[in-house]
Amino acid sequence: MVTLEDVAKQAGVSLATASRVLNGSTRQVGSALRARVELAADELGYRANSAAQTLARGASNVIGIVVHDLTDPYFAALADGAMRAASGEGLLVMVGTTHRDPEQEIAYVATLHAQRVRAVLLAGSRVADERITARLAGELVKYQASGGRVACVGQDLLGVDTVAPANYEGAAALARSLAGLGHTRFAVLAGPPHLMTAADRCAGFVTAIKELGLPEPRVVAGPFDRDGGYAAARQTGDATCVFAVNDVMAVGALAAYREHGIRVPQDVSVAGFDDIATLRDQVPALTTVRLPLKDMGARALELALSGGESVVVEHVAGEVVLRESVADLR
Amino acid sequence: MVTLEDVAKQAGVSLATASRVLNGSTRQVGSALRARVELAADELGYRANSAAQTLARGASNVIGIVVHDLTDPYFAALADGAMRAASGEGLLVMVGTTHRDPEQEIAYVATLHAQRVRAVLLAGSRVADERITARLAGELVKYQASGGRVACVGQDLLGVDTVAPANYEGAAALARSLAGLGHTRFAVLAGPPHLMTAADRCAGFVTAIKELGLPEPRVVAGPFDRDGGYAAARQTGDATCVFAVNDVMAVGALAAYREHGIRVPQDVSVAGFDDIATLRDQVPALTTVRLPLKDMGARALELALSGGESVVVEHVAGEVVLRESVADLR
DNA sequence: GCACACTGGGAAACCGTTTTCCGGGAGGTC
DNA sequence: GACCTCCCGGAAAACGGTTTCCCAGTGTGC
Repeated sequence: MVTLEDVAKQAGVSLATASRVLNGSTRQVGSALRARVELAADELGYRANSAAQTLARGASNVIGIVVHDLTDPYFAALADGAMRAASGEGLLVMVGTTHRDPEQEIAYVATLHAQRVRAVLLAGSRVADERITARLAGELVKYQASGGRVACVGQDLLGVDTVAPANYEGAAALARSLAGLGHTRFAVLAGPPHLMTAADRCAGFVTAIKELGLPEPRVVAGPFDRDGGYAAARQTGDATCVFAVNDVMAVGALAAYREHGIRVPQDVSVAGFDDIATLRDQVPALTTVRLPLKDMGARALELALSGGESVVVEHVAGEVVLRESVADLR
Repeated sequence: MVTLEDVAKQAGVSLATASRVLNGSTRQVGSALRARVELAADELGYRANSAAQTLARGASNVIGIVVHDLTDPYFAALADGAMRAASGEGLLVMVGTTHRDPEQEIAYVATLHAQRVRAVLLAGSRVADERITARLAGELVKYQASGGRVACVGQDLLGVDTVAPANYEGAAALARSLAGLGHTRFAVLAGPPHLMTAADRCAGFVTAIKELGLPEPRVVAGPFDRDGGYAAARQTGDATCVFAVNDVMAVGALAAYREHGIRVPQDVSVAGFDDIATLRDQVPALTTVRLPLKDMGARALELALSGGESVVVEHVAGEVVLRESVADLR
């Protein structure tokens, strides 16, 4: 393994000079020496040891992103947005996937802390468990105490800079739009009650429906994924319109109805949430609430890096997008 | 920032002892001292500095994965498989996305080399450009010379351990299946000619069709993504069966036909390649060639880590999956 | 009772950089 | 010509750990 010392020796200069030439320094180096060093580095195939640099500089050029599941397009989009932003800043990205295990999330923060990453992005729903949240927050405090920066996409529960999608308001707006089309009997494929994202969307929807004076929707809990939507779709009773708290679940529901010969939107209308790009060619096209996921990821990174004294919480509105999966009953 | 020295001081022991207690060592430490050290570490919120450890140990516990685009489910699945395997080995993962820029890929390898990551996984199609390939290979050689391990998912062109999907053979098998259903006039949505994955699949398909004595398919080049499939689908002439070289393109083609009132599979049949999980609820269900993407990612990691003297190339077969998007003309 | 492993603790070298500090020489000013 | 700046090169001290020695103390075997 070729070190800076090898390069310096071959070029006949000191370590200091070699370092100044090869890794950006404020100090100038004479052009003759500079050329010698560059030549030597090239000949030897020198590659600076980032671990040593991180140690010496006291700061790394790596950030960490923690998501639930990369194969879920929601998180992939968030991560992609953040990664593009990071790459614009010349930062490398360490990605951790927790597969929805909160313990893993805490462990990852600890590990990223050990790595002295410059910032940590937590993307993914909080769970409604105060002890878990407290432990995660504690871990984050330790990390921040040692100079780390943190941002979160999701619920504002951790006391850090947060990009907070308007889950409640978005679902409520969707509810009003659907009611405006003449629907009166609703059901909600609600996902797991302890997942805050799922719970907020469900609550926003149900509350809005009740405020409109319509009958309270039937709420069906279940997993937050495609199969969860598929299974829950069988328990929607006589609802004319079904709201799945995310697009992936909605697609599962569509599949279930199709298999049972229930036509969408003629027999039942279906709406989702997120507006996942990969699903845009779904048939029928899915009514949903669009979130600018990539922007949110990028914004979270900016927040983390710029982080001032005060904690910033940025709310992101969702946009109701009506498509063919919902019937107009008027 | 609390260091090992702080812990040692607080516990009243030497640096050596503290190190031995907190970070796995072969040496034993008496239980009294051990307890004191652990207590001190806990009180102070000590977190070992991985950069320092990497430097001192000469080996990091990080691996690197380079993919084209995380929001493409193909790469997300590959990355996910590799990440699960990595997490099983207690390794952290740095992910880089190149967005199909070969220069970025080379730059990433250099960066990961600098990071002294334990292994690098290159996931994603090679391009048919010998100079690029040579430069990438050169970068890899440097990295390997300094002890790095490399594996690749895709074409076996880099002289490293490779998990090679049977693109050519899979497409050929698909061609024979489709011909077996009575189709005779084919078109191929071929993607970009310089992308080896696209080119191999196209060649396998076309060759198989010719070998069956059927008319040579019309080949339409274009981008490798959904919009590429959408655009190319308009130029398929009188073909009764269209093969898109990946599922995402096939979905684009389905969308194009739908918009133009062309029924699938009654008017035209469509097949893809990859069997992307997120698209399984597409209507009509997509005929495709299934690749075990997660397994392939995991296997690539294993290959990289286990890497012996000789270069291993593991071929992965694809399985033809006939679904409703293809009509049976018999 | 004595040589002898063996155990567990500490001092210090080392990993590969960055950066501070020091010094020598060139050039400018009066 | 003396003095003062710059400018640039090098020696050496960090950075935060790991690990190799070395050493004192404690059983053990005969």
